Amino acid sequence: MSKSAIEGRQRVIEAAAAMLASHGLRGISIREVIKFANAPLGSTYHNFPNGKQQIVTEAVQWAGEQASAQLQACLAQDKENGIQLFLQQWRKRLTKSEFRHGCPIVAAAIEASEEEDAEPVKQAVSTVFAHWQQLLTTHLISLGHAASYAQSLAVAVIACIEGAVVLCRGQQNIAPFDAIIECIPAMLAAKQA
Amino acid sequence: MSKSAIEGRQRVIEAAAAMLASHGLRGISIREVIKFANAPLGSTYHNFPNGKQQIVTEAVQWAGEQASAQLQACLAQDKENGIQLFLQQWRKRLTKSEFRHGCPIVAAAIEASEEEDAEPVKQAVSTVFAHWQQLLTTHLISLGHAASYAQSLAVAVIACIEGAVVLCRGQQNIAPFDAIIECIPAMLAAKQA
DNA sequence: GCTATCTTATTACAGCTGTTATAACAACAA
DNA sequence: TTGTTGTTATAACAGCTGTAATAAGATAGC
Repeated sequence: MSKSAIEGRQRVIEAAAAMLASHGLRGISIREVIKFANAPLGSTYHNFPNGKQQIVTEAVQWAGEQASAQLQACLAQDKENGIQLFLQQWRKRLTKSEFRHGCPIVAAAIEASEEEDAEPVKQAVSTVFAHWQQLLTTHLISLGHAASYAQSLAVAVIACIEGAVVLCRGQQNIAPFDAIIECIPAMLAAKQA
Repeated sequence: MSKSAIEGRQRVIEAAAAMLASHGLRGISIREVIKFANAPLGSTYHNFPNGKQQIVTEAVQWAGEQASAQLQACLAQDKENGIQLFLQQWRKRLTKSEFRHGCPIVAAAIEASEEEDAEPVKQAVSTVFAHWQQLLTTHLISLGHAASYAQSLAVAVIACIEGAVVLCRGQQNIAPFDAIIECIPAMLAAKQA
């Protein structure tokens, strides 16, 4: 496989992830993704033998890893306020895109749930969510929380963030995100269930 | 307009809301909704001159009112534990549908955001979210929270719930919902920001 | 019963979708 | 150079979509 072909393949995945975040799973077509990525349509099924399902699956995995890396960087940079750091970064991203850019994993989770031949997509979504939870749980334990409560807390924080992103998009307003930035510390302050 | 026609119109709206919750905005077609509602296809543009956009808009409004009524009933029934009551009802609904049934408003919010001619849908989504927030805010104030913090808290609780629903669907597991049921009280316990 | 209005069945359209087949092209090994 | 392989352009497919027009049917008011 030539070098430019590899780059083209990766461009398709990243384009799919970006368009997934703004248009949703069924809002994107192979033709549009390919055009956005400046990649050739003719070689789509050469690079992705399983078609759209495979493109979406790899886009979810890639976007999930990107977010994980970003979260990990925040937590490593400031152990006490790493979560707040992460929240601020997402806040900026939301406002800069004028609430057009959501979470691609959420989009895939919602739109792939009742589709046939979407098992790989659902599997990727589940894995990404699980990885985020594990990252946060570990961090919360290192902050002194009890293991079992840390697990619940991690899930609750992720739910809060994802929900707030949806609310911001729905209301075209950053207020929901500021609300969770204000309220999440109260959850984190409670040391036990 | 005949009585059966009115009933048919309403059935279409409710079918659209139900299918929106499971299949998403672009996962449903007029033909399928009509079939599910046992309504005639020929009269679709008689009942909904603006086509699919109007059906979805009215479905969002109807589903929003249903949820509002349910929330209000819970809060009225038990002032102290009304929110927990509401959470338990949603928990049951999720498990009974085996995580197929999500929130139709969230689906509309995500999938209508970058579509043309979807302003009415987006407007309906925004109104529904705002109404929920207002209901919860009023309740939290009556529980003794400061007005401004009550507002943030209301948004955070809604975000938590919506996010947890998405996580449950993504992981095919009720654990995320149990996690927020466990963690939300900590947020509510903090009387001030 | 007759008329006017409300309602619906049927058919058709044009556009987009994922996918596939075919053939032309490039790059590289012998 | 020859041949083989990796890559792509082009075109076509069958299926679905929202939408529209037409004409037939049902219903209510007189």
